[in-house]
Amino acid sequence: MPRPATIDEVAKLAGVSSMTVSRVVNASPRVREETRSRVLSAMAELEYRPNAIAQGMRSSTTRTVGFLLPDLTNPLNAMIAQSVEASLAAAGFRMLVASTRFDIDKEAHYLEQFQANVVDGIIALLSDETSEVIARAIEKSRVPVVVIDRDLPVPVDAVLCEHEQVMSELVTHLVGLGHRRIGLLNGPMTIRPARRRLDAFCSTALKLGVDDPLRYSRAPPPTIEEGFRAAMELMTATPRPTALIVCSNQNMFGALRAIRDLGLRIPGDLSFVGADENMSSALLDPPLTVIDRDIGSMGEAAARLLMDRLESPHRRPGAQVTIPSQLILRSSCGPAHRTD
Amino acid sequence: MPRPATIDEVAKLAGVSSMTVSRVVNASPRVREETRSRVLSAMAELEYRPNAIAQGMRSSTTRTVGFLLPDLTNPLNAMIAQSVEASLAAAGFRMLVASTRFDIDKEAHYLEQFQANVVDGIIALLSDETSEVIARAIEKSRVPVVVIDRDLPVPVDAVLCEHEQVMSELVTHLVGLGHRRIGLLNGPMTIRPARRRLDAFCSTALKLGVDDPLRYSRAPPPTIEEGFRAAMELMTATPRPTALIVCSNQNMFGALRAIRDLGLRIPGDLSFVGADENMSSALLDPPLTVIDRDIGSMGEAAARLLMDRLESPHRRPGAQVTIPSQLILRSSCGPAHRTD
DNA sequence: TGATGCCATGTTAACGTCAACATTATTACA
DNA sequence: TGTAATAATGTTGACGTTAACATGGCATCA
Repeated sequence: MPRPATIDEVAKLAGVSSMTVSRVVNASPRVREETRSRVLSAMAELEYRPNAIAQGMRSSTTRTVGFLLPDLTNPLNAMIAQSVEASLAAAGFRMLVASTRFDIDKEAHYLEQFQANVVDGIIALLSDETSEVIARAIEKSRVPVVVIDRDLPVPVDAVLCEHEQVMSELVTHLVGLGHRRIGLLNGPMTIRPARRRLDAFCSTALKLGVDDPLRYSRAPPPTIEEGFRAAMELMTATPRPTALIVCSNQNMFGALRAIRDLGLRIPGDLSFVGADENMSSALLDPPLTVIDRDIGSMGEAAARLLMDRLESPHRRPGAQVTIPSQLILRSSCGPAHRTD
Repeated sequence: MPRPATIDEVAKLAGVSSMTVSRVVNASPRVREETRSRVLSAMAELEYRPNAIAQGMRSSTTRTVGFLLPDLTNPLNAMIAQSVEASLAAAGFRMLVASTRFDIDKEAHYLEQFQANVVDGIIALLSDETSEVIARAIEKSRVPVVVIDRDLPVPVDAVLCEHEQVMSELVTHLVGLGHRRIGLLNGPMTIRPARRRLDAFCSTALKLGVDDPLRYSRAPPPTIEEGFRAAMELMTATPRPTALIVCSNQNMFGALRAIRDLGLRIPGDLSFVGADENMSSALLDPPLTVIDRDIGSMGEAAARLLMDRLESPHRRPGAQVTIPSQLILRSSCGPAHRTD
């Protein structure tokens, strides 16, 4: 592991000044062809690579973006991360990943840490949008921030998902199948998607004459265990729901296990709707009806918003891009039967 | 977005030299208590954060580790990434993620790019261990490299997985159930796990009197589509296998779809073994027997190897840690029936 | 032939921090 | 009270790069 060569060593070997080497490195046209090739061979001989830290020092720039997310093992987050990385790489940026495990302190910590010339911008999947600390941190951020699917009380660029229309469509579909007792495992109410879904769920259900739509609505933390527990609770109620909508992938796996443990059949005893297409939704028996959205374009949109902002640093934050959702109908939903 | 304060501005406000501020920042004991508190309040007032680039410049260090992987959307990779990140964060390091999408050129590119004082070390999930270019790049790397589950022709620290023993156990189990035609969807032979598994698969099968064990062995690329195609091919052969082992998660989803499309029942018509526990293996109908390993400890071990090496830069590379595998028996495997 | 201007290249300094050394203040003790 | 020892703080310079300005050479043209 030899010490890396510096620009001065290259300059010396090529018999020019370091400035000329810098010009060659940065493809400036102000260099004679013959000089350029002499410099290039000196660079090759010494295996010279411009020192990224020193360049960063000069330019106060890192060509790196921080991506904050609660949990990489959630396939949804991983897919967003993947598309963010691809978009950033295409724009010549690197992606720093910080996993916060739903810990607000960690979120604040990373947000803070990233300020210190660590990244040029931040893309965040926040786990709680009601936190004062986080809002303040974003407001005071020295680098542009883009949040994904969150409403914050401060102006910030955001990629939003369409939740109301698809939920409304779904409720209409289920009511059309005869369901009147519809369970909902929503995400925590501290984040936007859950609130939006609940709004649409309630108002559509009420409009369609469903009685007390909140009766079977729960908002467990997004884990398999909590999904299991909440589904158990709902499905052992009397009378029990004839349909169940689960909005987080992790909750979904727990809920499915609970349903299996209770010996309930889908869609015979229960119509089931999952969230976000993933490899297993089409493979489970029966294939699941799901609420889906184009995850890839969420990451792309976030990266694009951030890049735009880096190019026009004086633009005020607050731009929004909305990603559509859609309902994918499969055989896990059927007509409601009497179960009480 | 105010320009961040520098150490000199803090020094001026506190009425001390920048060196004293630096001492306070770095918790040196050589500072009078009263001075320290004056400096601390100046820091607070100016919201001073030490500039990470400048610190990096001084120390030739970034406190960042690059993690190279083919694809974040593969849950296995995501889980490794998650545990790598957690271990690195605990040690005060950040994680830069580079997704290579199985493109050797990209792998080489990132490996190269990372040399330029971008990271202090690299952890890599390589997609092809036979590449000369990659081996050369790792050999010449200016920063320590740790590879996960790969054999390279150059000395490099590695976290290895145990593949032979568990495969041998599995084949023994299946033969014990009466299976003689056992299909194997292996990973590409350009990486170690696939070769190790194949070795154990063949030698154990032969030892147990299985005829021509390679007959139903395939090595498709790790995608859902290729898993589908390969499983289709195997399961429409005459006579067809009575058991199928699938070693990649992605292949597994494709294979399951093929099996469903062919109307085959598990375990009635076919005994099925999946790879790497994930949320759905226990939920599919029937729950799947799988080859499993402790993914979390793989990431931890990789981070630990790298940290060790950063602390003892003169240690020669080549350390190895092996992570055990185990067979989780569920109901997707049963006695063999005649199917021809 | 001398002035003008352009092109290729060089010199200097600065980005922010901190190690190494230098200086000054304080304390301990004869 | 003076001197040595020690603690507290300051000064300088360097890490590698490049913007801004400076220089020198050569061609063009009146």
